[in-house]
Amino acid sequence: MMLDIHDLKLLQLLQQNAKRTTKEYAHRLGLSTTAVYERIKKLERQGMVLHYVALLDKKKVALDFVVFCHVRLTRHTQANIGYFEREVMKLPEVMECHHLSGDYDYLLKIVVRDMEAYRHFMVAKLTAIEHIGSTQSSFTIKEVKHTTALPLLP
Amino acid sequence: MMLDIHDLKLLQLLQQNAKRTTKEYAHRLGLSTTAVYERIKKLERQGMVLHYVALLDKKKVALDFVVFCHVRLTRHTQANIGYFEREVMKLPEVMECHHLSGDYDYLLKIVVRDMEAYRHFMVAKLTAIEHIGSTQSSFTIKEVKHTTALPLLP
DNA sequence: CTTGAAAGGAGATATAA
DNA sequence: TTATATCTCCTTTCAAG
Repeated sequence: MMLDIHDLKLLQLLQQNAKRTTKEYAHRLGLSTTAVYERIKKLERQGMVLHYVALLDKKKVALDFVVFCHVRLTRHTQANIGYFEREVMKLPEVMECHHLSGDYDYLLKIVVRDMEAYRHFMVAKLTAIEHIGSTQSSFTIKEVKHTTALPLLP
Repeated sequence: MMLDIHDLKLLQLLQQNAKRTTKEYAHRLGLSTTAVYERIKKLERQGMVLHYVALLDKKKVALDFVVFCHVRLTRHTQANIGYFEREVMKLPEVMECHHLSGDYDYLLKIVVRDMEAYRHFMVAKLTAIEHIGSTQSSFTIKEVKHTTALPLLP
């Protein structure tokens, strides 16, 4: 379960680009392809690597209207919380949902086509969920930075 | 540049799991492997698919302390904005940075090991950036949902 | 950990239907 | 547009140092 420097560098490379050949990773790490192959399989087996995915260009697929929405529930019973979280899970427009400390209860990251689509999402989907007290939306003017790579090597 | 239903389904599959074989995608779409192969190459050439990456388990790599930090700048000159955004880009702990409408200027998603690491990040890195007026941090108690898959098929 | 070998599979391209 | 054939390279496993 312990990660040495080779594992960390390998994970870093896989986070940047998962489509290289084992030979290429081996070259970058200064190890043999067999060794790197075994390391990748080990990291997958251990669940360090969850899965491999394609990342798309939001603009190119016309889904670049990003909204952060703070949500407060009316009452924080176990039942209300469970219900809200299950409903939010079903909404594909909600890419992230975090239960937060502080003033509001949840922070949602929502991606839709445009403002009109957002209005529809809010009215028909989000605020249709029971027990929501209040919401507060902030719109992304510009996505300055966005990475899926965790900071393994500080 | 137009996407038909096959393209959308294919992108959806690639967003979920990019390690399947062309034959498998073809089977799921009801198309031939050659056709799907050409479609994938087309989507890559057009830049719809930015890249392929490994997604890691935050917990397993001990980086599951997630903080959302709102940042306000002192003055919103072009120079200040440019400087702040360039500095934030350099920080690996900042996984996302959004220029927002509303009360605060920026929303940052920061991932570190624990509260102590966050304190160090704030003191030594973030607030070391010039022209930051104020910050307000909210800590993630629980990550309810997190996906990288854009909602292509509503 | 390394090298080397070997089988099978998938990627990539060309050609025919 | 599909299907087929081909070639190459990669993946995957194994043995031995």
